[in-house]
Amino acid sequence: MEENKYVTIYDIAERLNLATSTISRALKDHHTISEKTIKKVKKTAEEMGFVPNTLAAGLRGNKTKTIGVLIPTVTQPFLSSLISGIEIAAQKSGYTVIIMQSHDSSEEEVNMAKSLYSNRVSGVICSLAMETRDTSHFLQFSNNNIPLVFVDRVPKDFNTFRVVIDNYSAGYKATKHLIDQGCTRIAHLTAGSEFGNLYNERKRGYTEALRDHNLPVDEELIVNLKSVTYEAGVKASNKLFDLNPIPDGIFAPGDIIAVSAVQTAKKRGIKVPEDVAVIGFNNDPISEIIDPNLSTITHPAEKMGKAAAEIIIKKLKSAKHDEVKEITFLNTEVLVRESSARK
Amino acid sequence: MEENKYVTIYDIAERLNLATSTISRALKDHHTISEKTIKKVKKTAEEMGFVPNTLAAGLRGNKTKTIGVLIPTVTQPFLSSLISGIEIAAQKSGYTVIIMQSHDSSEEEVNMAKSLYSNRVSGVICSLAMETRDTSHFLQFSNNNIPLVFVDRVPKDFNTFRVVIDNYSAGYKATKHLIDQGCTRIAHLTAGSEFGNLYNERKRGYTEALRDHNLPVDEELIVNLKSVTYEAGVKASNKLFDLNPIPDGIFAPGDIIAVSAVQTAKKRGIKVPEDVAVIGFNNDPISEIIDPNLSTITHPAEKMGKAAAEIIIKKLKSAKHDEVKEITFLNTEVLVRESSARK
DNA sequence: TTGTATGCGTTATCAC
DNA sequence: GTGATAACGCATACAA
Repeated sequence: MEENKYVTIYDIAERLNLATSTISRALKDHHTISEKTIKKVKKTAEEMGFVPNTLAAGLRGNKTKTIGVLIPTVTQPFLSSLISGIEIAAQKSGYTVIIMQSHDSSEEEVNMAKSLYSNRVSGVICSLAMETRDTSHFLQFSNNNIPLVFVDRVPKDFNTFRVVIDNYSAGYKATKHLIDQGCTRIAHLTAGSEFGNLYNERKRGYTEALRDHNLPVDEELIVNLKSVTYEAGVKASNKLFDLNPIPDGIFAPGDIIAVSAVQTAKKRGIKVPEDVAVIGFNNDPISEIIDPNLSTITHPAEKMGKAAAEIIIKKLKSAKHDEVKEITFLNTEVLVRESSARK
Repeated sequence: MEENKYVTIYDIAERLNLATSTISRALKDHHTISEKTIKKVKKTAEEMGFVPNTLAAGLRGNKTKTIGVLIPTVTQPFLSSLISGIEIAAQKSGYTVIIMQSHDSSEEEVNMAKSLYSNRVSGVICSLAMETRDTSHFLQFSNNNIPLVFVDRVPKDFNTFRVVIDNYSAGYKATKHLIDQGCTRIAHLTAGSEFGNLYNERKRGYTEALRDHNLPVDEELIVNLKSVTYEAGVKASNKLFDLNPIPDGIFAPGDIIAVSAVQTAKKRGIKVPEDVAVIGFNNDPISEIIDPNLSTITHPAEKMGKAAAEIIIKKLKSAKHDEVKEITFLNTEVLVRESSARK
């Protein structure tokens, strides 16, 4: 390894008395270069500690083999698993992933999007910040034919790829499961009603399931959370357990919230699942650990990440300027564990 | 926003009948450019939808304002919090963060390091893969004067910056806390004894604390985990609870492991903290949620990330080629919660 | 099969 | 205050 100096193809060319173009081609196994030369070049490159300069290559070719990921935070199990999936798929095709966090702020999201564009990423995967309404900062990508995929928290009206689950049917399934367990007074914790079509869809599934099974939709059993945190969950759960009679089932749109309901119930001497059956959402690691184990809806984070990355890579390969922007729906399943198993 | 074409400073220059050099300088508030021109240029740039090309700038100036982060995985609370800290500090100084995961594989770590180098990152922050012994793939950074900071899982013998906690004294404190609670038969779960000086240090703190308080170091109370997973923790805990008498205290070097001990105890009818007091490590979110709440040692992930990023930024600013590579120690604290509170 | 020449977008140097 | 020009490292069109 040379000291203090980047080795370039020019250095290799000089050493071997070849043209830089030959070096460049040899390093990429170009078919017009002889086996012998290729071997020789690669060997010397290795010896001299040559590492290609991606900046130069990207500038020249106007493509970077980089996928930009723009998400609210990496500290949520769902999102870190999403990254994991993206990364695995990207790596398989030789793509680099660059991750930026919006911290659920629209303003930061705008800046980060600009930064990704500035870095000339080849494609973008995004899960929207909670407060984002205006999505015009994503036009710079679609206008320039940079593949853009929204995942999970997607905008309503933006013509691009989406990878999502069917939140409506997931909410329906969760609720139906509780009904199947014999629950008749099922509560629902929900969040972000104004924007998040995501939570709204789960709620719609909940109400439809009740209706389909001739159960009343009781507004006092639907509690809106200010934020999706453990503390907010405790507060909301206490509200439910203050009712008389208390609900005999709870569908929470996230595992953290569901866990808060379970713990709050336990603290108040309410038995789970005997007195109240609980089902969460996401299948976060914690759902398997708490006691009783939490029933939940699977949310295939890693698969979604993989799918999103593959869409981008495929799009980049075909290079066609087609206008078909499909929506990819991934499956969810009811995972029955102790917290809702009554029979 | 223009369609399908990156706007360059050349386009702006043409539109305004100015030289590209003037545009470039105006956009950076260069003092030799008149206020009027600066304003005009910025306005037109905005109008035309100009976004600087970081690749070109990086190539030209041979610096990218990008910090590369190389960690085992993003799906661990400690590491995702670390990233969060890095990102916040980086963003404040206009740096971009690019994250790569080694998945605890040395081979991938070597590749990713090369990729970071290839991307001409300005600095690197790394927490080593579990299996990494040979660290020569990091020489490319130090040899080329690219600031390199190791965090948490650091190599023994590499002359560069380190940001760590004092694992020895943390282990000592945890053990002493259990002793203070009246425990006399304290078990320790540990891991990766061959390499990880990190776990070894915690263990050393454990044994020293016992010795200092005239308690015997009983080898049957020290169980080595194959991996730091919940399942491995359950297995090890069962081994401990099969002993007669069982230990009256357990110090686990991670919260997941500690939680597995607590849950296993509960399942066997052993009371926590009455029969056995448990203390973990890291202060992961789960430690506050399980019942009983888990006592733990704080591990200031976000602060560590912030510190690491700041070291790099500072180093980059000074540009001096000094040889002082300090080690930054961050504080840890005993967080007493229910799982170890006996009095 | 290999070489020559050029340009990607920016910035620094030097000139005016 | 502003302009012309070269250079960063690589990849490609074209020539040989």
